[in-house]
Amino acid sequence: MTFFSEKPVTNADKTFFQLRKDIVEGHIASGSKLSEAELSTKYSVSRAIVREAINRLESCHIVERKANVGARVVSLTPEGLVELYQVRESLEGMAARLAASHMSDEEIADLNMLLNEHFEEVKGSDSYYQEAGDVDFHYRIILGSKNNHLISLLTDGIYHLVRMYRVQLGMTGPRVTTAFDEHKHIVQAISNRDGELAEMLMRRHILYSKSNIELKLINRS
Amino acid sequence: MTFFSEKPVTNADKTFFQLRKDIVEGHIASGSKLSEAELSTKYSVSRAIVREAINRLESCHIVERKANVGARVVSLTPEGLVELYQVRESLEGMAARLAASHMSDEEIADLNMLLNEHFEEVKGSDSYYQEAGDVDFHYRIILGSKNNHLISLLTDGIYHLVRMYRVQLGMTGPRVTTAFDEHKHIVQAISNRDGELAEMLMRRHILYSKSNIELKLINRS
DNA sequence: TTGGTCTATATTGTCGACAATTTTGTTGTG
DNA sequence: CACAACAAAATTGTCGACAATATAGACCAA
Repeated sequence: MTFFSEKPVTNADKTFFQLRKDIVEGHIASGSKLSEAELSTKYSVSRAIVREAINRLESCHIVERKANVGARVVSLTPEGLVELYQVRESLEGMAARLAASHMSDEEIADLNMLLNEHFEEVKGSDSYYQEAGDVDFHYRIILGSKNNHLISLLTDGIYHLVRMYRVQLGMTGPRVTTAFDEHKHIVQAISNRDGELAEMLMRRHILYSKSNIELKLINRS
Repeated sequence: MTFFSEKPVTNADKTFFQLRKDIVEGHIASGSKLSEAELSTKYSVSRAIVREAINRLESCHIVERKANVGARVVSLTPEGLVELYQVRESLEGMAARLAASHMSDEEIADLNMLLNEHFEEVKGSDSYYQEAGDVDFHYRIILGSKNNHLISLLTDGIYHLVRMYRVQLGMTGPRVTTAFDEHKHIVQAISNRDGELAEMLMRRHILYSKSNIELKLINRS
């Protein structure tokens, strides 16, 4: 499920990935306290390893830690969602702009093929799309920016939080929307090497996406 | 010098702040290796503390670490500078946009006062301005966004890297530029609650700033 | 009952030692 | 001389124990 080829080499890595997965997928409730000793026995590693994992999660904004008190999983709130999507809009917009300049013709062709595949998969159905395809699309554009700092911020940080909101709000199913057309237009702008338009379209696309998930979050409460 | 009120409570905090300072200000050369044992004796703390500090610095993109090999301070390159400023342009642009909506009238008034003070200080001189004033200005707008995620990304991460480039390239002195007018126009847009314009002006302002520092970096090599 | 202080308990912060891995240097062979 | 295999040293990864801090509960006084 993880598109990003992160290979755990050390035990601390494994624990970090596992813990992040357990949190993002909701096996550890948002807002709950993370006891170092408890997790230490649960994952069969020393407390030091768990500490390192928690520290990394704090840097990702997935947990909040208070000195001498402990760490809690962040709680999912409408405000947090808005903040997250504003950052995402900003960064992915820039990514789209840069991708228009920096992606090779071949990469753009691949991206078009990806969209066509998606089109085949959902043809006849009125609903677009699987989350995986969406992530894949956005991921390619992020990589296309060729900006390592930007890539790291998005794939190491933002995206896991986005996924956390999606999964825990039950947004994994199909999303009835115009998202496919939006994707198509973004790729078109990139093909035309029109960075400014690509950025604008990407930002609008993410705004729509936010409205969509926001609606579900509010209805749920 | 640190505007951001970060109060170290634990020893790991102190070591983290100290190490970051030593790196940002160039007392530890960029690109150099960070030996845990060495730093441990230097700062009179255990290796575990140093490890935690290094881990945090890795999350800030100030050091790069390879498993089982060690950590190195990032090296300052033209490409790195460009990437950093692209991210900064994106995020601070969004901050300015949000500040136009979220800053209180009082906060905006304060911001205007700050600019006037700067104007008094540099009146008659042909050069604007001290770095501190610049940081202060940008910092207020970042806070004005009221977006905690955004604030954290900028003040915990980006800004220290920006400062690292500035300090080590000797950009602390006055910058002969139109920056003061640019600041004024940004505040004007915020006063008019024109988020779109504020974002555009901020992004342009940062682009100019990038060109300026980029020039010095290239001349130096 | 309410509020405050003190004690006991639990949790986090810190440390030094050991294990695992990488790097360095040495030796031998072609 | 070049290069491969191996041994030794140095560095990072991991662990369990102790110290410092915060939390929970008991006890007492108003």
